[in-house]
Amino acid sequence: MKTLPVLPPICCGPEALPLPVEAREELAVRFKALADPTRVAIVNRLSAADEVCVCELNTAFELSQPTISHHLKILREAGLVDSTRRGTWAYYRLVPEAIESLRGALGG
Amino acid sequence: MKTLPVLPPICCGPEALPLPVEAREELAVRFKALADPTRVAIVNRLSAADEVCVCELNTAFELSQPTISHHLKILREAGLVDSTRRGTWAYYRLVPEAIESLRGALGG
DNA sequence: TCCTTTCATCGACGTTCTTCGATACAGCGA
DNA sequence: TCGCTGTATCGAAGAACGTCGATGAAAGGA
Repeated sequence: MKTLPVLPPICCGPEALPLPVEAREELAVRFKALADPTRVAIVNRLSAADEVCVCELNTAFELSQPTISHHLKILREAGLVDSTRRGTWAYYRLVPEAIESLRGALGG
Repeated sequence: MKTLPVLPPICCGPEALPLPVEAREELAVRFKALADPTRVAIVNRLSAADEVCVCELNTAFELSQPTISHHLKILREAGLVDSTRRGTWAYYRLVPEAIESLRGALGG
C-alpha cells in the first residue's frame, strides 16, 4: 500500500506558495491521469458505485480489453483508483481521498 | 470573449450522473492543460499575483521562449488563463472561475 | 487433466506532445 | 526610417501516448 504524497495547493490567492519541482511533477501525473476522455468516464462510472467489475467496463466502452486494462493501470499508478481480485474477476473502486486531494490542490 | 462550458461533476457520490461524451472530452481538455509540470508551475505562479509579465516567466523557467509561449497558448485555449498586451509586453492572469469549475468537477 | 473465461502484459503502429532554432510581427527609441 | 526588443508562430526532431492483436497467467468447470 503506497501512501499518497501530499498535494500542496496550486492556487488560488496570496497564500499559494511556489511549488517545489517534485510537487509540480506529482500534480502533473495526477492531472495526466484525468487527461483522457475514457479515463474521465471510468472515474465517473466508478464514482457512482462502490466497486465495478472490469468485465463491466470492458463492455461499457467501445474499446478493446487491453486498452481498458491500460487505462486502469494509469489510474492505479496515479493513486486515483484501487483494485481487488476475487477469483477470476477484478473489481475497481475510486480512492476518494485522492480525488479530494486533487480538489484541494485547486484551491479552497 | 468565449463563454466557459459548464463542467458537470465527475464524482463523487451517488448523485454523480453518467457523463455525456462531450462532457468527457471537455473535461479531458481542461485536465490535459494541467498535465504538465511546467504548466502547473505557471498556474501556480499566476495564482500568486494579479498578473505576470511573460518576460518574467521566460526568465523563471529554464526553457526557451517559444516553449513558454506554447504552454501559455495551451492554458489560454483551455480557458484557464487570460492575456492582455500593453505595448511590447504581454501579461497573463489566472481565470479563477475556470479553476473553480474544474474544482467543482471533482465533486463537492 | 484440459478447456474456457477473465484480466494483465507485450510488441507494434500511428498520433500527439514537448521542445527547440529560425522566423515573423509589432512597438518603441534613436 | 532603421534597428532593437518582446512575443507569437512555424517546422522539425524525439519522446510519450492511445490503441490494437497476440500472448501469458490464474481461476474454475467438465
